[in-house]
Amino acid sequence: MPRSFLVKTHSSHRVPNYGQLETQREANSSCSACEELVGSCHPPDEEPPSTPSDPLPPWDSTSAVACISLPLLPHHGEALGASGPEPQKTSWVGPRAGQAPSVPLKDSFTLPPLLVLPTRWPPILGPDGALDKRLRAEGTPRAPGSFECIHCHRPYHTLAGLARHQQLHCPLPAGPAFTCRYCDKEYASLGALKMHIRTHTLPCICKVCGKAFSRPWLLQGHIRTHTGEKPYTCPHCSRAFADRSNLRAHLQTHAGTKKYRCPICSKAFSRMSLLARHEEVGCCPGP
DNA sequence: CTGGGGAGGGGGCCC
DNA sequence: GGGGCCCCCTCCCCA
Repeated sequence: MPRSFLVKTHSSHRVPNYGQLETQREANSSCSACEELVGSCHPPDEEPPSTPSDPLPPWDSTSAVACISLPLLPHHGEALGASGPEPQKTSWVGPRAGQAPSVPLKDSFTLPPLLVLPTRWPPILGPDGALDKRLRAEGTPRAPGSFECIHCHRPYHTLAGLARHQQLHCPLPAGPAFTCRYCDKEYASLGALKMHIRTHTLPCICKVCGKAFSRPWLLQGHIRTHTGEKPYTCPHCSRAFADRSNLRAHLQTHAGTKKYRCPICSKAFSRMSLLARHEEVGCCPGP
């Protein structure tokens, strides 16, 4: 399932304004966990309370920090728009502004969103033939058969894992939506919202250049740009990369196959972004 | 205009 | 519930 389909939004998400967030970070205190890195990481003190039932969150609009809203919907599934009104609240996350629509071309769409798999799953190969760890991680049990999805019969090792999975079938069956005050995105769980809020508060700060990041591991990756560390090496040409995703993209250059093809001129591209740019420059002029 | 690297965003899963 | 790690994806830049 495309990650974009896991969250609703009222508008295209934009990159947070680092400048506007600077003042918030200054008010935060340091986090010892991230202090061990080059930068500092502050737990977002504006995060919501641990329980939605807390009457007064420790933040408010006057402190210019995030907040959640709890719509009083007895059956929130209606608010999801699966069968109910509020179509303006159910628009899927689309391409960013200025970006050619490319949803049907995304890698994610080449994968069946919800596979019905046997209890003992065979290796799942992605479009490039590599083991698709995303699908495996989503449902592969260590002790198959302990818990099974009533919808697709996927086995799950833990009840928690099954519960999370079943939200894909019945999102927000009776619970409230958690809405980010910054961008109005809605999330099914408080934890997901907390994670999202970090993308606004950017609590992890590089001590070298002052740049802020939402998560410590993003900061770690950034620190490699200062240290020059490149732990990921291409097995074909021994070229090293600081980021695993970039190595993966590089491996496509060795694959010799171009997965993305222009529907008009049939020209193939190794990356979706190249195809999108190809469309933007006029091969496939839109209406 | 294309190919590719660098850097980063963001959500999911496991522990 | 949080941290770590995974993944896909995007933008920017340069050759």
